[in-house]
Amino acid sequence: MSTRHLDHADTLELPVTGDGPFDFLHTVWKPSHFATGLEAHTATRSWRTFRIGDLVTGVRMRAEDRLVIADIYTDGDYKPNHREHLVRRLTASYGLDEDLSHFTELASAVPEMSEPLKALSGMRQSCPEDHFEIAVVALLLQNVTIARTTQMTRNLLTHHGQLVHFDDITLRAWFTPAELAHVSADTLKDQDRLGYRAKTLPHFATFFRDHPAEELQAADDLVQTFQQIKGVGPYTAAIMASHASRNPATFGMDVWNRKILARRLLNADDAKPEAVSRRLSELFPGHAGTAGLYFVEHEHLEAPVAPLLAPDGIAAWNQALEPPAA
DNA sequence: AGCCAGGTAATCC
DNA sequence: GGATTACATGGC
Repeated sequence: MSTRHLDHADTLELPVTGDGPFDFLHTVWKPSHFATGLEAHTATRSWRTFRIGDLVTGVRMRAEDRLVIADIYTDGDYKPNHREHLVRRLTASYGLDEDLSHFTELASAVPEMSEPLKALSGMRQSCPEDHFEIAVVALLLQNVTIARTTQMTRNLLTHHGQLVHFDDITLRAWFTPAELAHVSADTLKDQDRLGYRAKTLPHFATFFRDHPAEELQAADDLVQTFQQIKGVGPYTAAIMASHASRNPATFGMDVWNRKILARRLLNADDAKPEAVSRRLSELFPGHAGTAGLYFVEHEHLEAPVAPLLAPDGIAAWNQALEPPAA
C-alpha cells in the first residue's frame, strides 16, 4: 500500500454556536479511546481523516477561543459541495452547535460529578465516524480485550483502508462500505483475524452500501433499524445512537464502563446493568449518555489509552505507521 | 488448562 | 419470554 499525499484545499472557520462551556482538547481527543491511526493529537492540534464517498480528506484542527479552525487537505477534485459537507460533518462530529449548558447545570448539582466536571467541563461528545464506521468500531469492541480490538482495527485498516500524508503527518483512512463489500468473510477471518466477526462484518458493509445516510435519516426508529443488521445488538445500536446520531440520553453499556459507573455511582465494584442505567438516568435525566461520557473519560484522564503526542513526537508516529521500505 | 475480554444470536425450557 | 450457550481469538 502506497501512501497518498494530500494537498491543502481549504480553510474552514467553525464557530462554536452551542451554549455552555467549550473544551477543545477533550472534545477532539478522548483519553478512553483506543489507538486507531485515524487521528493524532497534541495538546493544541488535532489531525483526522474523513471519507466523503470516494474523496479522502485530511483535517488539521486548532481552536482560538470559541472558533475552530480546520485546514482541509485532499487529493481529488475539491468542490463547493465538499466544503458544505465538511462544515456540517465537522460541526456535528464535535457537537459545536450543541447546547451543553443544561447538562453542565444538572451536573454541577451532583456531587459524584464534581471532579469530572472540574477536569472536563466543556467537553462534547466526539464522533468523527459516520454510522458505518462507528458500527465497525463497536463490532470490534464486542467481547474482546482492547489489545485485540486494536489488532483487528489495524489489520482491517492496513489491508482495506489507506495511508495518507498531509501537513507533515501520516494517518490511516477508512474504507467505504462499497469497498469493504468486496472483501470475503474468509479473508476477514484468516487475514484480518476477526474471529466470528468475520461473518457479521460483511452484513455491515452491504447494509450501509445499500442504505445511504439520507435514507436512514428518514427512518422512524434508527435503533430498531440498525438492530436488523446481523451482529448489531443493543450495545452496538446504542453506540451508534449516542455517538453517530448524537442522542445525549443514550448510553451504550458494556462490562467495562458498567464497572466504572458502578464504582462512581453505586459504591460497588460491579452492579447489574439495569441498576447502573437507572441511577444514571435518575441523576441526569435526558443526559445519561453525556454523563456516562464524563465519568468514563475522567476515569482515563491520568492514564490515557492513547496518550497525546508531544510536538516532537510526530516523526516517530509517522515512522510507526509507514510501511517499511522494500 | 481454563477463564475472561469495552456482546450477539441461536437455542433451549 | 427469559435464561443459557456457542461463537473466534489471544493473553494471562
